[in-house]
This record gives sequence, C-alpha cells and structure tokens, in this order.
Amino acid sequence: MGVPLYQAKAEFFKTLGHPARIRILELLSERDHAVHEFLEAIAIEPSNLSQQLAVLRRTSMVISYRRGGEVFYSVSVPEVRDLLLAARSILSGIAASQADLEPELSRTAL
Amino acid sequence: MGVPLYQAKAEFFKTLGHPARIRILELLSERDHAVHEFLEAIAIEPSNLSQQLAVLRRTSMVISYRRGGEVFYSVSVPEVRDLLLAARSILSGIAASQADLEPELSRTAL
DNA sequence: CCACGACTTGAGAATGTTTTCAAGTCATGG
DNA sequence: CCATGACTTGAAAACATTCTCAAGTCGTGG
Repeated sequence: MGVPLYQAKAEFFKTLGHPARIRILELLSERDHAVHEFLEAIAIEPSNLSQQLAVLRRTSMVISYRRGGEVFYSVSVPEVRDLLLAARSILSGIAASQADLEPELSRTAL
Repeated sequence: MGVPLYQAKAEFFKTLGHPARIRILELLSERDHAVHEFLEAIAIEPSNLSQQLAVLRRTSMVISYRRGGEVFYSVSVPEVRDLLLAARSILSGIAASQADLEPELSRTAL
C-alpha cells in the first residue's frame, strides 16, 4: 500500500512552505527561468537556491533542462499557479479581518 | 510595512504541512468537531493534538468555542476545503505519471 | 585541451518544528 | 465543594529543515 493520502497532502504543502520556493514557483508560473535569473530576482546564495530547486524537483513540481551553458526550470504542475492565487485570496481575507500585510496585496500579480 | 506576501504565503502553506493538521481540517470541512472527536479519529496524544489545534488557531484557520464540558472547533476559512481538494487532484496527477499512493485516491472524499 | 562560468552536491552548524511529559485550568455531576 | 473528564500549557528532548562553505561536474569559447 502507498502513503496515506493525508500524509501525501501534508508533504505536498510542506514543499510549498518556504519563501524561496514560493518565489521560484511564482516566477515560473510566468515563464521558464534559468537558474541565474532566479539569482538575480531572489536574494539567495547559489548553493542554497540549488537545494531549494532540488526540493521542487524531488516532488515533481518542476523539471529542469539544459540549454547551452544554462539550466532552465519549468513548472510541471500548472495547477500550482491556482494554489498560489488561492493562497493570496485567502490571506487577503484573513488580513482584512485582522491587520498587517494588507497593503502588499494590491500591487502584485500572484 | 507588513510581511512580504511571498513569505506570508509560505507560512500559510507551512501550517498546512502536517498530517495531523490536514486530518483536522478534513474533518472540520464536514462539520464542527469537539476535541475528543478528533482524538477518536486521529491517533495522536491529547496534548499533541492540542498543540496542533493551537497552530491552526494562531494562523486563524480555525476558531474554538466551548459548549458545556466540550470544546468545539470550526473552520474560519471555508476556502481551505478547496485547497485540500486541489491538492488531492494535483497529487493524483503526479501519481498517475509515476507510481505509489495511487490506490488511495479513489476511496476518500477529500 | 584547459580555464571559466554556470550550476550542483555533501557535510556540518545553525535553526526550527514536533513530540512528550508533567502540571495546570475549567465546568459539571455527585 | 471537590472529584472527574475534557482540554491546554510550558518546557525539554527528539527530530527535521535550512543555510553555509568547500569541493565538485559539465559544457563551451579561446
């Protein structure tokens, strides 16, 4: 028998539970990116980035391919974009009923 | 200024990233439950359960109320149910292209 | 063919989360 | 009014993730 479903779900959400991985997925939901492009956008050490990308690869959320000297990444689960949008709207609901973090919600795409 | 949005999202997903918390939310998405009902359904120590409930309370995903001797919990963010469903379907997509955990996907509601 | 840029890997230290245990609180039935 | 069942809290131990640093791979331009 496989892993219980609720545990697979927990692991799935856990892989979304890291700021750098969220940023990566946000960027990828627009278009494929090379690793050095993430480095420009994300404020993270190359080796740390590589490990976060490895986490996303292991869970099959992204795939990588090489083109010339660069390595590109691509989302393999397009629905993740919906999840990011859903999180955004849930967060804005929670924020509305409380305080904090709200101003940010109006300016960004995801 | 508030917390950056991508970080708030990561924290949000992190609170979903625990098997007991997933079970709790699954049960709550059907109806309110008393703490002792979770205990019957979840295989977890009372104090551990209480801590996981506290995590969900802190992030405003559930609220609790007391009725007589029992404490009840209720989801305060109904959209979470959609997230659980989305995760289920994404997982089934990933599983279909690989192996493992698949059999479980047909029998359960969330 | 070899030096360089682009990226990954491994290993350990630093942090964070989860679990457990003992000690509470709170409401009710006796 | 106090014993009991239902639940929560705090603190420490156990476990897991993240970060950093040094060393490595892989292609390509010179």
